[in-house]
Amino acid sequence: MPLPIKISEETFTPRQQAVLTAALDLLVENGDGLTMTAVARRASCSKETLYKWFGDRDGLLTATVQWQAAKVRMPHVDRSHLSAKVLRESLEQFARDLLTTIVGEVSITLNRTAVTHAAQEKDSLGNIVLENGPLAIRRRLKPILEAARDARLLRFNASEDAYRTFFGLVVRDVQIRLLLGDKGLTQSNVEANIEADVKAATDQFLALYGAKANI
Amino acid sequence: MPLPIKISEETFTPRQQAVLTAALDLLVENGDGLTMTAVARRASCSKETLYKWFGDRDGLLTATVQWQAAKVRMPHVDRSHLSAKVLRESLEQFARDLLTTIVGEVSITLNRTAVTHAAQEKDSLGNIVLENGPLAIRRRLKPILEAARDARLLRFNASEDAYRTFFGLVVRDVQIRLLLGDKGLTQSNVEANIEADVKAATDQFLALYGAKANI
DNA sequence: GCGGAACCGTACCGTACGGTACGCCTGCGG
DNA sequence: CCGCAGGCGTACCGTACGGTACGGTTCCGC
Repeated sequence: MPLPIKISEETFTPRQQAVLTAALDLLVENGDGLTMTAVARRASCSKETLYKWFGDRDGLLTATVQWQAAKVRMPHVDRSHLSAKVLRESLEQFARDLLTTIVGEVSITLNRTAVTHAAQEKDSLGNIVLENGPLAIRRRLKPILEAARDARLLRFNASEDAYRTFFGLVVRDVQIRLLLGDKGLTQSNVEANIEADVKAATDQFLALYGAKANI
Repeated sequence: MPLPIKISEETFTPRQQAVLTAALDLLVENGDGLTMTAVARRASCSKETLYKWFGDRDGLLTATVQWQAAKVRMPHVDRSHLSAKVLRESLEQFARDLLTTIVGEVSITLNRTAVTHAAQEKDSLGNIVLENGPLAIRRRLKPILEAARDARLLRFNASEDAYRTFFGLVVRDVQIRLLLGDKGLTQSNVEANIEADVKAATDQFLALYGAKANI
């Protein structure tokens, strides 16, 4: 039962969304604690209903991840008015959104769930997370980078490389350390540094790819 | 039963290492397929022995991860003969080792296992992987960076920031995509580009942190 | 050769959980 | 008022798996 790529308002009824919220809460609270019985109890519905709506446990998991992942919003930038200032602000906004998302407990949970899933030869959850995370960023960022190149604000050969460098400069080792549960990297700890990290990453990216006049 | 941080030759008997090898093979082959029965069968030993040696399933998992993670070797660089050329080669070697490791199936499996574990409020495996992965790199790389700064080959304020930038430039989105099972990123696919990526990352790092004469 | 320790293989137990069946209640169209 | 669809709660089933027990075998020290 492959779910549609795009989740619209009517994909799930309000009642179903309440169930998905319960499932997500359980996931966040207690990683693998997503048992059908627990979801049913939390959502005050019967297991039979769960199976009717979502098919099986995997379907529920997929629906939960998909529904939540689609909520990640992405900044929209007007490509037609690019200037050095606008470009920098756009990059900073992307970096800020990316870091803020990655640091969030929901994102950590979803990524962990998808990684766990991927360890079982199933890549559906991983694809959903990728599609709504890194790849969504890439889709939004690449046109901007290319527009900036056209406007002589940036210099690079492949926008793919530029995007991936930006990603690396922003994320660094934060995500993997959070996923691995590094205690030296509390959420609040990272959040406090987001603004500084955003600025540093943007500066570095512009130093590498910016046309000289715009550094 | 906390295991020692450092794994020496005598930590496990050859027979025990054979068991751990079997466990690791099962992990790699089939992510969560690490059942005690499967390990016992694969290693031709009894479950009772497994419990006697490793306490419980978690102990076996921990021993497996720890034993394997400790195998990751790290380049050793002589800090006393730093030149621009030696520095560049050292950085490239670090980048190459890091990428090669990350791309390997064993590393992917270990990281996935540790992430899954971290989703259950247990951070022991995550700590082991961190300790033998990113943190090991950091321990080795930082002194080199600082020596290079002393030799006026690099410029930075905090070596921590420099290290993390290097990590980001090298790893970019490769690891998270591999962990999530991105099919657009096959192992062979990445391996073919390692040398180019190593050079690009090193160039970028030196462009950001190198003293001008050494770019 | 003998006793015991270590270990193999297997049978066994308890539990947790995915999935199903069923009885009951509620709301709604006719 | 009746019938029925949708859904709740619960009991139930089968299985997989962690963990234990036990008989049989090998090997080593004495």
